[in-house]
Amino acid sequence: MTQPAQRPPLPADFFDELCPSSLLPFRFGDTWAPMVLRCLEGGPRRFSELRVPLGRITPKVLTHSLRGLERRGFVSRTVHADPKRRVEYALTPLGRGLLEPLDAACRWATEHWDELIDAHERGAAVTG
Amino acid sequence: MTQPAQRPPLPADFFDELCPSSLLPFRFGDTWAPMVLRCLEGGPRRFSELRVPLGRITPKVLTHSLRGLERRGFVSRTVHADPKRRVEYALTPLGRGLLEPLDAACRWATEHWDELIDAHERGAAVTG
DNA sequence: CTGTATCCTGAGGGATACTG
DNA sequence: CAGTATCCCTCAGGATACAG
Repeated sequence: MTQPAQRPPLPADFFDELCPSSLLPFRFGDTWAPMVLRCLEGGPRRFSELRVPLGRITPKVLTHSLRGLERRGFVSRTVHADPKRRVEYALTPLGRGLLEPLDAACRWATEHWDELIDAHERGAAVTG
Repeated sequence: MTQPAQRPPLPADFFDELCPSSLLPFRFGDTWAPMVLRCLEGGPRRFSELRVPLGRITPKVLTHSLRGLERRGFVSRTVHADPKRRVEYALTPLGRGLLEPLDAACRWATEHWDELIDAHERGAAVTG
């Protein structure tokens, strides 16, 4: 149970295929929270495992995001008695439940992606 | 068609019965955007009509929120040839569509309200 | 490996006052 | 009526460096 995870690591381009949530008209928690939640969808992950798919995130910001998710009860933090100071983050049942409306919102955005982009570009043109 | 709206005005406590979205773990647009969208759900509204249910909002912030929603294509702004400089804001089809995932998210939050509050208070207690 | 500690910047948002 | 114009303040978030 306290063995290191044997799940495949998350690739550095994990989010290239997903809806770029930074462009969406809504946010779940802070900027990185939705992506962190998605990274944890497949099971617990370590701090350093999360940094890979998130690319540009700095440790301070990742810590901040994780603390926020922990404080709200969406993510649990477990320190294992391990020579390597292994810490694992996992979705709580509440956090897993949050993925449902998040997915619904992302699905909607994907379906209306062209309209969203069109409006955004026309709006930007008008605004300057 | 260009007659003043005869819909009942929105009450000042319009949001007292609704899920206080400022406490939710997600946001659609800026802080006030979800509430603005809900205010427009029943039909077009004027600038001053929107200020009532939104209570503490200042005109600058409301303008900012409306401009953002307009730029993204969720809300339309119509200036009527009227002695009173009447301006009406209305949901676009895209904006009305956005209400669907927003409602789904709010429904989820309502269903898990106790857990959300519990976690929030326990988290606040731990953090200090 | 898992974070803290500083420093910095911009944007969001509130208060107040003023305008066509 | 429908906004602007200013001022101000906080906080998210990035860069960099350092620590247990």
